[in-house]
Amino acid sequence: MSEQPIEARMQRFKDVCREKAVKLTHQRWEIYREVAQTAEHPDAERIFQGVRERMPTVSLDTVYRTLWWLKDMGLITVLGPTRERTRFDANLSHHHHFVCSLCGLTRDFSSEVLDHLELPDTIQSIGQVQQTQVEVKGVCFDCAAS
Amino acid sequence: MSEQPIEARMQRFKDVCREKAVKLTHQRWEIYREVAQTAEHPDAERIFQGVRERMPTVSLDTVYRTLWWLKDMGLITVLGPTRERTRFDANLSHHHHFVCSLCGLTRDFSSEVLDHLELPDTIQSIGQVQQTQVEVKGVCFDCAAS
DNA sequence: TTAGGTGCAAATTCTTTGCACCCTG
DNA sequence: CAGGGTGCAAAGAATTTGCACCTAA
Repeated sequence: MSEQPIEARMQRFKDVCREKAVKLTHQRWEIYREVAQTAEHPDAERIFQGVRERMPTVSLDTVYRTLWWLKDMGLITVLGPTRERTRFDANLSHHHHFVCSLCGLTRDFSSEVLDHLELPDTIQSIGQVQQTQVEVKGVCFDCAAS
Repeated sequence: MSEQPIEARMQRFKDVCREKAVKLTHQRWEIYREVAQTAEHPDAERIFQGVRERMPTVSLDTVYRTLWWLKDMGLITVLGPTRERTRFDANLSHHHHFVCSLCGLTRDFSSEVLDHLELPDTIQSIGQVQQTQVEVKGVCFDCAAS
């Protein structure tokens, strides 16, 4: 699946609502549209401001509730903090992370190869690279066992 | 630089304080020790609990202040949320991120090669891999220009 | 001695929740 | 019409800040 124009996304949204037999409210429609129309990974506040222009009565808590709902529906993904806190690490060597998607365990690992990945040329048009880090998502053995 | 035993880290801490002529307080010593002695990436609360056992009068806000100070000193690194909010993305395709270390801009990019990286065998001992994502840290052109 | 660090308590910021009313299917 | 969604206001959780006292160098 690749990047889609907004119309295709809106259509897919409609389809998913029908398929799963969930309510398609005005608010959900406008909130999804706000996320679907940008590549900027907006936060809840920015989405709220955007939706508000077309729907002045919308409330911030509905935006939050709807965003988590959209995530549960598999229509959007979430970046950055998700109920997790800032954490600290005294390991200063260049390393990568394995993150358990169930319990959140984060374990360091190192790899010469991953330290020097070749990046696609598209990167050249975004900015100057300083460092690359690989994040592996998976299930740790403790969680797999239980 | 590779992983170090705690004594080496404590020594380095002392050296850095002397070099930079900053005060080495009891609290800083114990808080750094708490981070240096584990590979678990503890959060502020957990560090606070640990330090508290040896120093019952320490306060949580000192823990926070000291952790940020340790980061400024280059003695620790920080994972997860750093004054940033949860963000949302309607792009469901497998993609990677370029993150500007100055302004926080996050841009998606895709790469067949990065989608299927070979991971080191050490991973086998941590858990079952689901997906890998590359995070490129750098400076975006807008920030580089100003 | 003194610049800067610390503890306390209160403030901020982001996000979530309880409840009565409203709307979609 | 019924069950779930919404707006409001208030609660919560994590982190930060102002201020008077204390301490390392």
